[in-house]
Amino acid sequence: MSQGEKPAYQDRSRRTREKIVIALDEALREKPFDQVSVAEIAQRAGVAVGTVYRRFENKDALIPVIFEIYKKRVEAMLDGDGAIEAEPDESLRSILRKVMRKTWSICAREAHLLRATHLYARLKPELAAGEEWKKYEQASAQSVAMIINHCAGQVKRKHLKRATAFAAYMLNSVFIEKGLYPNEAPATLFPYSGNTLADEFADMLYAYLSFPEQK
Amino acid sequence: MSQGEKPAYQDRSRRTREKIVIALDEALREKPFDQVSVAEIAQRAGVAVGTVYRRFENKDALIPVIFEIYKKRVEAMLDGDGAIEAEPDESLRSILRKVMRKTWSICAREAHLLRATHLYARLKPELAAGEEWKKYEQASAQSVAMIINHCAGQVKRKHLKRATAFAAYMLNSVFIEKGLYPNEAPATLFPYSGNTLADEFADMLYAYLSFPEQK
Amino acid sequence: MSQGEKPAYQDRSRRTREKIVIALDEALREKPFDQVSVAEIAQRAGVAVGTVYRRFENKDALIPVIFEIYKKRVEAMLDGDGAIEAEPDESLRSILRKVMRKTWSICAREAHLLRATHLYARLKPELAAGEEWKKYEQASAQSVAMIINHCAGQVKRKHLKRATAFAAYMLNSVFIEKGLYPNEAPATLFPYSGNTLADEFADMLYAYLSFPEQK
Amino acid sequence: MSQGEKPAYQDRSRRTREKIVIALDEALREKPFDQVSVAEIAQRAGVAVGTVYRRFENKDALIPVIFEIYKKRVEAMLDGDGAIEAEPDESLRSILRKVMRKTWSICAREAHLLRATHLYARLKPELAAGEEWKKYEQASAQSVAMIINHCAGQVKRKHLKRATAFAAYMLNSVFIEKGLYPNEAPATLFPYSGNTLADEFADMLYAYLSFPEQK
DNA sequence: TATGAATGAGGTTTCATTCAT
DNA sequence: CATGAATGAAACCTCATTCAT
Repeated sequence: MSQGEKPAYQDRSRRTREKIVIALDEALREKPFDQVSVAEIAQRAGVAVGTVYRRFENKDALIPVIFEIYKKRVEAMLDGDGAIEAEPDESLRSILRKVMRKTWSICAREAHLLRATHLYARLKPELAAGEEWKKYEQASAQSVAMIINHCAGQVKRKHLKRATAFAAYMLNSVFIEKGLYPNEAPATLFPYSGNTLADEFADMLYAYLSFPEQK
Repeated sequence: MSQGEKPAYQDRSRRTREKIVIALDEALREKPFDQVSVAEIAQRAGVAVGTVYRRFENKDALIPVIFEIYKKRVEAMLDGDGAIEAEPDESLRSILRKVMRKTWSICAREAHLLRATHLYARLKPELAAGEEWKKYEQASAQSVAMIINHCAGQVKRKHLKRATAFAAYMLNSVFIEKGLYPNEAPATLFPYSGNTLADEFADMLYAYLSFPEQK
Repeated sequence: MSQGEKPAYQDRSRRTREKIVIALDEALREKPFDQVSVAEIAQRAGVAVGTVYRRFENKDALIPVIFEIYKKRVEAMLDGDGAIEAEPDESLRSILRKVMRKTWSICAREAHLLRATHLYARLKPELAAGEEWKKYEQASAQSVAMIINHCAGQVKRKHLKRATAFAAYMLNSVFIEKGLYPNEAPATLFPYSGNTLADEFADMLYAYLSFPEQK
Repeated sequence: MSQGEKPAYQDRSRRTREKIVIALDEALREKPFDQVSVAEIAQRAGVAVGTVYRRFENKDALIPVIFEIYKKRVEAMLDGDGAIEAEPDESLRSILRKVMRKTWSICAREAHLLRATHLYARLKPELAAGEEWKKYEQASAQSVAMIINHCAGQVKRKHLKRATAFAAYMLNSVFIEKGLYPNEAPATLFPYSGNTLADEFADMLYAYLSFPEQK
């Protein structure tokens, strides 16, 4: 239960909440959050407007929910057969490609949810949504760290901590524009997506990490 | 004079327009465009609401203006002593660092304008604002191409066209998150900015371009 | 429920709608529809502006309502003791006088409603209001046809269909100026109204219908 | 010079006034007066908004001008070869047909001007426009009186004054709906116009006047 | 006198939120 | 708990009119 959300003790409440969440997910596939009215969410969910307000303090309290849906989806994907596993002696480049392809597929499939949280965190930074985000992204930093450790021998960067952070940042930001807003600049500058994009980015990261650094 | 804007023949009109533009610029430093009402802009500009509508067909017609201010600022910066000039035998790495540092400084200084156009192109993609954007970004693609040509000997990428496009895309997208939303994820993953960020990114690009590609 | 109106399921909604309709009716007694703001209607009805918009899509959606009030009023009048009944052997002249007097009394009593629809159909002919009007006026054409049939022997017009249409047109148009705008030209040309007007017009129609036509 | 209009001493002023009047005439062919903005009139006239206000106190002061154009047009038509002349021994019916046809042709040709004054006198009865109207319509009453006098022998009405007034009222009102709003109810009830309408109405008047009155 | 930029009251409409049922 | 009607602040926009140039 995230901030601004009200406790749901009864079973009925939980079912109602679920209906609202599904309605929100659907609506976000069609338009940005701020163009979705509470009335529309209620209608899609088949409940009354007041019911939404019984579960959520106000419209903004739905933002964390979006994030929550996203998290669940990603976890489901990673837990399933799509989990990434590296062979003991797999090359850095190969692992990077795997990870990037996976990242892209998640990003593309749940673009509407990412878009909503991404935009909203920027429109109303004062909301706590960002916090959740940050925690979650720490995880991605860690997984990058793990990859780097796993292939320690192939990594030539001197300032390892900074390189890890930078790689994590790049990993997260590079897919945002392409995945969330494929038809806007700057995404249109690179006329490929999917695996081509993922591989190209993997190659860049690979070069960055394994190229002997100059003074 | 961009779309939706009305012609200003008299001097007085131009001064009024200037006041409105300045007011808009100021307001955008504080909040996103959609949270700035026309009434507020008018008040900041010290003119009446109707006066804004005499110069601009509707509120959306102000969007291209934001972009225009940005362009002017950038051009002013590049025309000044900050122009980038590459020595004939300057190394790729060195040029990249110069360009990245310059790009960062522009991005950071006019973040509020970029933020406005960036967000609005995402909230209302149907508006033509994005078109201007794209044209403008073509320029950045070209300048990347020029750098690559200038140092053709040092570039090892096979698929040169794709590499150029990818570099241009990265150049544009990597600074967006850090420059426009420095306090949000994913920017917070990389705890440096300014020259450190620029140099790190230059290094990445350098590695990507000059690392002997594997099959 | 007419075009642009939203369904009212609850009793409370219907009561609110009634309040709005009454307020509109009242306001129209004082000024033309386009000089009545939605805010004024809401205030007179003792509801909030938004409430009006919950029942009606926009201001124009109130136009059909005016017509609806009018229809109800007329039906109420005709259903009451004021119903027109012709004796089997009543003379054409006598029937015409009865009908004209009745028509006048309706027209005069609900002048403000007729005025509103009449004016609006002329100011904004693109609105569908006129359609309702036409349907309704077909009825008056039929009733004229019935009278003529009833007194077939006394009617001397050769082109019977055209005469019926003309009589219906006259019946409808002659009362408009006198009834809706009694203080404007051309109404002021004839310094009588009420039964005197009705009788005079009945006489004219009678003469028109029963006078042996010349080639 | 009508009410609300300002004196034009200079030649230039008169030319300006003329341009405004022509512009107004043109605009009214396209839409009702209240949908024509002062700015549009000024633009069509090729003058500045302020110039219109230099000649006319306010927008409403243009109403009398419309009437004035109309009067001039009618007078021009009547003075030209279209003047109505009755033979000494011409029948009442024949004269009536001539007059009605003429009336219809005027009404139809200058419908846009009549429509404007007609509507506006009804939307803002407090304006003095109506006064001018009334004076002008007295003339039409007089011409009806003249016809009746000319054919005194054929007129059987007892209450001659009332009959004259009624005929004048009918003459004026019957053409209004058909001529000004041919596509709205009640005009649509009678599917003819032009000479057919004029003749039918002439016949009705003829019957009314010459039919031996019953007690 | 002519210009047209500037004014600002006032109109329509939206929608997050409240609250009586 | 659920409902959905009601609320009303606030946004956008228009246009008759004024007034500095």
